[in-house]
Amino acid sequence: MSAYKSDFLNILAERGFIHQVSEPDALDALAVKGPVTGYIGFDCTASSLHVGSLLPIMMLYWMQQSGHRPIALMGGGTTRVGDPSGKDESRRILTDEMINQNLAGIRTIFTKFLKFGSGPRDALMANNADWLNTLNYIDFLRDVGRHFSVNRMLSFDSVKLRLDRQQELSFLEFNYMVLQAYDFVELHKRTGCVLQMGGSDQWGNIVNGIELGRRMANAQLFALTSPLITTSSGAKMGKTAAGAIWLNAAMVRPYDYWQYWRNTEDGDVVRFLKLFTILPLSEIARLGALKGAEINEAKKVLATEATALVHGRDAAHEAAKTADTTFKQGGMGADLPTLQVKVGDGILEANTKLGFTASNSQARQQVTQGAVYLGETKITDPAYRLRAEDFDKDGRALLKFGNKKRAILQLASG
RNA sequence: GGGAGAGUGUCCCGAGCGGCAAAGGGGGCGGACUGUAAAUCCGCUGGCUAUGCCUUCGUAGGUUCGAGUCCUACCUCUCCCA
Repeated sequence: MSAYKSDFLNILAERGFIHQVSEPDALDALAVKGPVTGYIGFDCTASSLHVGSLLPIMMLYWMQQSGHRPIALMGGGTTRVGDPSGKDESRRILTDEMINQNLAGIRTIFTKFLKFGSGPRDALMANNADWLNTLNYIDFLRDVGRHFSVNRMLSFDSVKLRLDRQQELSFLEFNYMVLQAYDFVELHKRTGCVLQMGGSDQWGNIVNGIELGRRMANAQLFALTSPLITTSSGAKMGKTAAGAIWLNAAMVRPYDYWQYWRNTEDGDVVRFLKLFTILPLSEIARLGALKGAEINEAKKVLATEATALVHGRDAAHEAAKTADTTFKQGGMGADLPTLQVKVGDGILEANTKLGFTASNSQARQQVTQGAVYLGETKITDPAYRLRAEDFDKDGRALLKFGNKKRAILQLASG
């Protein structure tokens, strides 16, 4: 199975990161010879990255671990244009302030996975706004644009899809692939970067860069894409009803992040352990051999390891502990969300304020259906009001909503 | 520029003779079963101080006791002709 000679490609292959590689043998040989510089571009469309972006981040991580130099490229310039790949509709145009704000939020995430610096194996952070924003249109057309064939561009999936469905593709978006290709060549010039990685939907864009590099700089560049990760039941990663699973602790609390991974489907556990934790493969194989209910142990490991990478080991253990006291012992873990209440407050309002339900009407329906427990007592009366005896000596009560949602009601003192 | 069609429940898709809080899916949430899994079955899926009241069908007007439904204008998208 280990068809490669380099650690870099072997690790990626064994852990399931590789979908397609251009000229794998040549890249492999290069990686054996010495440090390779490679990059992945990240959009600045939101103020944090979410679980969907974790995969490319992990590729950069392994790249550095196997002795190479990763570059995290912030798309400060390309986000102003908007990537049409895989999108049904035009992306709305973001203001420059928003982009810069988003960029700042995204930046911090990388410091948890990569060691930055100026040494030969230290990671670099770049921003394509640095070179794209100052481009001169005519010069750019003459230097770069002449290498692109519109006939060919029209044949790319990202473009064809839009045209076939007769959905508008603006000239602005049409240029995205040209800019991304130019990024690759520019990074090659600046840092000697020879590899661009990304999701499988980026293949066309990356190959464009490779060709542009050959024409403009006579360089041999490489592409490596990762498979699109969906759960066993076909859903895209990182989205729940509550919204995307962000990596920023302020947007998704570590406890919720832990829970996200804890609730992984059986069929995904091994795959996710390989992709989203840095546990050795032997350990993953051991966990993968667990059967039936024992798989829950593997899921806990997955949750804790994945959380530790993003939020640190302490936060991960805290989340694991809270989950244990809450679900195993029916107690109140420290990490649970807490709501200040008074005696006489309605049960519906409590659920809505905690975000368990979107409105009191919805809360009413769910209470009627038996979804809500106060401690061990099922509450089925929508008009129920909190009573003093519902709380323990410390003025706390455990509110359960459904199977998984838990919160602490804290009686206001005084 | 001319002709034809479309826009529906703030997640999506989609039915809707003038009586409509509006069929049916998907998704989501909840219940049962389990292992905080999947599959399956069942319930819910506009809001509220709730046997009632308020707000929803691209936007703004109009006809009508009553409009998602009919008329007018406008916006957006698609198709055909120029």
